[in-house]
Amino acid sequence: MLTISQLAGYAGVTVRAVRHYHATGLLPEPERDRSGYRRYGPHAVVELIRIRTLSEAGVPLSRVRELLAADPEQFAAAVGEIDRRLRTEISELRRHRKRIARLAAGESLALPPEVIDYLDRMRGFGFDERFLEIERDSWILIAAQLPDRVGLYMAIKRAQVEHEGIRRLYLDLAELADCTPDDPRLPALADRTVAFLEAAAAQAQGADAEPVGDDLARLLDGTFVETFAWAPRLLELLEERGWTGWTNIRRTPPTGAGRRHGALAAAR
Amino acid sequence: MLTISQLAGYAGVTVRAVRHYHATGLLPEPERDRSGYRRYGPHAVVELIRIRTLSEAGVPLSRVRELLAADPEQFAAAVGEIDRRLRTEISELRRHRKRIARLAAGESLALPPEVIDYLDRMRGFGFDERFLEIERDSWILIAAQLPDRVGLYMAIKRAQVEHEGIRRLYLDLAELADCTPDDPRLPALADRTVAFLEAAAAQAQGADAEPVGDDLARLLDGTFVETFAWAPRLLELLEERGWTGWTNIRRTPPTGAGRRHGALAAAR
DNA sequence: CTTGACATTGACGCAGCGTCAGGGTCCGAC
DNA sequence: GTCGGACCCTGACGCTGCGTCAATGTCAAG
Repeated sequence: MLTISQLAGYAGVTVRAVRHYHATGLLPEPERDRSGYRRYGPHAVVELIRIRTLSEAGVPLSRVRELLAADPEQFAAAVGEIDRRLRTEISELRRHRKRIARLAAGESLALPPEVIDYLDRMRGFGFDERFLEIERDSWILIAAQLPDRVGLYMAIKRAQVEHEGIRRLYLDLAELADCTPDDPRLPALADRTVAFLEAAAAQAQGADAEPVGDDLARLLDGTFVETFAWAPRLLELLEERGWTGWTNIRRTPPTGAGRRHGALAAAR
Repeated sequence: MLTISQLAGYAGVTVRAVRHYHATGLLPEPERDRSGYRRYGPHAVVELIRIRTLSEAGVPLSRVRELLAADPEQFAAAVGEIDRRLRTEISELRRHRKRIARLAAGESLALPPEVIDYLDRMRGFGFDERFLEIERDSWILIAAQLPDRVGLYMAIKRAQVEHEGIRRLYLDLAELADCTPDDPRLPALADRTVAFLEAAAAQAQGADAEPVGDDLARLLDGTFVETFAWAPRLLELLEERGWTGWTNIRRTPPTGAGRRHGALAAAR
């Protein structure tokens, strides 16, 4: 008869595993010899190999126990199930391979592809890396909070960036980078911003887009202001010209309750 | 800023997992708002997705922690490693699919293919299922204890079974099945057995095969005797004719110390 | 003011064994 | 004999990666 290590060795499992199977009732305890050692017959080998085969295929031991007691029909059905599971696991693993490859390539994976495209497009237009970085972070937040509106916002932003005038404005803003709040170029930029806003308002353009929530807008504006020293001054200048906010820019209340206007909204 | 459930939801993990990552130092604890709630910025999203991607690819969290702190070069190397692992895991899963398919087809998987072939060949010759069963069990034990001698033994057995005279003898023995120990056919069968033994001895055939260990032989003989009611009588008759044992059959000592003879050995 | 959906910490539970600890047993060599 | 090394035994704790209470606090809406 076989000792436990012979059995385990031949079946390709560890001795500890065999004992575990005994403890959990998966494999019946065999006879003991006079010194208390377990002694196994051939049937144990067959059973153990069945257990191992199922277990290695990812079947939980509790299920294995059921299957060992099942009739051939149930067993066949279960095997079909297991095989399906193995197939989906294989395709999952393939997906994971692709994902880690993308990770290795430096993609964050935190953004939907259209946003990646958009950022690449902006990079192509020569936007500063720091500008792109806060743009990226903003879109991560937007995508996290409003995943199903990202497509819509993205379309608006794409249109803006493809519009030469607006793109120039953005590029000029991005170029300010570290300049001080008293930079002489700021008033002119505020004028250009307002011009586009008025034009958009006249066409009721962007009116179909729900603005982002006030809290999110505040947060994004906050990052904007913290990142660029000139930002507070720009907002001041815009305020002087009758517009308030940035992400959810809109007409200042005095001139009427001022419907929110999302056209430039997602600039951050 | 994001709450923990927004973060978790967008990154595709559970809230519990995020807290676990904090507890184990994988993801830094973020600032808390005035009521003690965690508030996350965009960077946490990026990090969490990295963690998830690696973790889902089967990287242990302890390793993930190292990788998050690694420089791009080490990271790339690690990703290569991970990818290799994923590939081998995929092929493992494919192997497991094949194995459970064989299980479902009724194979025991406890025997090397040459033994399966041998048993199929015997079935083809019309051997009784009960006979095949104990034959199978015996070979399982032999394979378990002497895996590297199975090929050799198998070759001998194959030769025996392809030898028409010996095969006839075996078939006749198998046909006795449930007959009683006083069956009149037994003496003739004993004579035929001895005839082949003498012939084999004369040619020193099978002398190149090491016999199996005495304990294993005893065990196999035991199963043989327990399974067939006529077996003890047959052994008696052989004893009368100067041969003792079955698995390791050999000349009875009185006629000389009698070198063991393995020719018919593995018949059980 | 309640209600229900969130948040917090802390604790135990789970599978499937690995890995000691603290023994006993067997077998071959000396 | 008896010594060493390789087995065997039981029992217990450890590990990963969270799930799942429990007990309590907060927030937003009705």
